[in-house]
Amino acid sequence: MSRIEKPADSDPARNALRTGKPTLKTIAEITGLAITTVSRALGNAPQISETTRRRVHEVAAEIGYLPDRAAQRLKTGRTNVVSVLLDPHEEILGFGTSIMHGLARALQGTAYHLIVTPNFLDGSNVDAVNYIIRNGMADGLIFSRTEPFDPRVRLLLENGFPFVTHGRTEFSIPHAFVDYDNFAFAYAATRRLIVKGRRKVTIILPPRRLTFYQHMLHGFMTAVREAGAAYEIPEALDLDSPADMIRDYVRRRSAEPDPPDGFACPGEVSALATITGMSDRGLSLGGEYDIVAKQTSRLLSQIQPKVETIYEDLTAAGEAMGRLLLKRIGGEPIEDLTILQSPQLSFPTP
Amino acid sequence: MSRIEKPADSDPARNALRTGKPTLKTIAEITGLAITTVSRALGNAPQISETTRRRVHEVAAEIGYLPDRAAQRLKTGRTNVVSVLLDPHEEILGFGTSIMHGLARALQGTAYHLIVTPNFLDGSNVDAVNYIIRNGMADGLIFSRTEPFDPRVRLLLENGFPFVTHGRTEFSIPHAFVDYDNFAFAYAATRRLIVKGRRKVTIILPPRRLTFYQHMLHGFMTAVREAGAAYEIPEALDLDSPADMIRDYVRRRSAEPDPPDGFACPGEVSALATITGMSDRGLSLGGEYDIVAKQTSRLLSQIQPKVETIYEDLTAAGEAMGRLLLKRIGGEPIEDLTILQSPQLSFPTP
DNA sequence: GAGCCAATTTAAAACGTTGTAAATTTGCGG
DNA sequence: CCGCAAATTTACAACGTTTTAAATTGGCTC
Repeated sequence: MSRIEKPADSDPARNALRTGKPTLKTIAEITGLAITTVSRALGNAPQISETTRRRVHEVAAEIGYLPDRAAQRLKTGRTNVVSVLLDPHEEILGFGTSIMHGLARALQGTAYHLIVTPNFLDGSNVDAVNYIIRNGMADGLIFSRTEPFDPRVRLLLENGFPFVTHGRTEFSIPHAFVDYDNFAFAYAATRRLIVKGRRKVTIILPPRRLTFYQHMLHGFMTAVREAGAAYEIPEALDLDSPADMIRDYVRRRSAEPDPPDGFACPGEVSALATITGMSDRGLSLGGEYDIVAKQTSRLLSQIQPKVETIYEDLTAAGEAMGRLLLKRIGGEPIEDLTILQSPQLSFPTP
Repeated sequence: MSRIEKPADSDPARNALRTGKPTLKTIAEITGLAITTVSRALGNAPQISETTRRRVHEVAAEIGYLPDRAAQRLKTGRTNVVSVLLDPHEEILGFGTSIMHGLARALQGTAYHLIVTPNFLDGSNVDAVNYIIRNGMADGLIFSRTEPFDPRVRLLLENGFPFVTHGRTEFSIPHAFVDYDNFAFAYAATRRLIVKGRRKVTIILPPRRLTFYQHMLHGFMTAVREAGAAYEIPEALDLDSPADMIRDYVRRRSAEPDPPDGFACPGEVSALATITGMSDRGLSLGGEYDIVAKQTSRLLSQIQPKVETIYEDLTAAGEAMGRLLLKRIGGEPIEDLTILQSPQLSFPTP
């Protein structure tokens, strides 16, 4: 344990300062230990004596050592990276923001970095997934807007690559997911409109290919049937339609016979577009018609307090997804790696 | 060039398939060349014969070789990564989206990956910059919302780290930037309101600490003074204020004596909030008051076509920033690495 | 103090790539 | 067919880390 025979000359330390990059070697030279030992000590390996463990940690902290991620990655094959696949559609109005907020929180304090892979690259989302798998760009993947037989999910399952989706699928093999109970949302929203005495309700549904289209439709229809209420469902329109298309549709429809006067809007943009379309006809929110909207940011209720909203806490979803993914990467079995969020009545307190 | 003596047994290829990861070694074994040669050939080094160069490329393509980024990074010290620092404030309503779209386009076809470092991590943006520099997490950095003496810029300049900002600073040392001519925007917007015959104009300014606060103020004041128009500037409010605060302010102010009837809104959220605040008082856009807004997405004009808008093409800005950064990383001098975008009258065609 | 086990430390190899320097082949004049 | 330069290919050593297997130390018993 004598650390005097090696003069521990100040070269390494000074050197580390000059090149700005202390490595295990630097610490080894300073402490007079072997590189292996230093590595072990920092990794809190069991066979290292408490004294050296402490000393190594001290020195490491002192010279500001940070492990070289490239080297770790090369050696271990693990990237310590979690990647989020962002779909253009979910980026508007801060979907990405909230989810990523939660993810960042879940990854806080772990060795994992969060990397956003924007989907714009070129082709479909599947290409991006393929690229990430084959290039070993990440240890785990997170994405949303699943389809019942989502090709990304299939690809990941086939390759045994850890992932968590936001949204369910209908594969027989289970996988980790976090989802919002859109059935419950649609049911509650429609119910509220009916209870308010609205004559005829309608809903703007997600694109048909997405899994939650069915959930949403089912919730809406259940509420409608229970109450024996009148309803209609716009065919040429979905949640991804541009705002002007939604606005124009609402405006046009409201001038035709027997228009709906209760709108379930599972998105803030669609709610705003609906308001504008109706007010173009001189119809006023809360007067001639009502809206119950799903709200994922504070924006809508801030601007238009008269819109009734039901919250989806995307930050919580992100945090949950992050935690599930870490477990999944750690090799935990899929069971219990699924979460269904219930709709919330008030804005989540951060 | 005979490639028969080494039986080129199918082991390496099969092996590569099994582990899923062809390396230089795999190609070397298949072609019977040395690893170094393969590396050279793929790098299109001059001293490689055309025949082997071609052959190596063929094989590489065939087995789907992709260089291991971790190894490259470890060896060369270059990460081939460009990082975007996202500030929470710019993420709402797709700022991040548009800029990243442009960035992705600029990086298309290069070896560079785009990585988004969300700022939520914990502390200030400066910490994130520091972390990236010290950890060598990227070869270049992009961020926005600069202050006149932005600490991030100072840090990066001190370390000679390549970066491009969205927004200018007042440092004496020049640096690469892309900025929007906010003076021109504010001037034009105010001018339009005055020309429309508005009695009293106002503007919602950015937070004081940001560089473009001055530009914006200056443009507004220039138009006001030229025309000798009446004006006012809300003190307790800025572009980052929550929408309800802006809405409430507008509503309150419009009930007091001598309220403004021309609003320059350098942001879409502030424009929406203003509309709501005014319509709560029964005042109608284009009638009792007008708005000229800065528009960075298609959302606002889709929902409210009556708002006059002046466009800022953030996608183009992103693309420009990407290109500048690549040049900067390549060691080009700063001169000519600055771009000032002019306001645009119509939505940019993609 | 020899012998032995456990505790602790170490040397050496490897991950996949690139840079340096040296080796091999080729072409060509004599 | 030798010699010699140019053209082409090669071996070897890194980059910083972890892993495997081996070496060293210390503490004990006899």
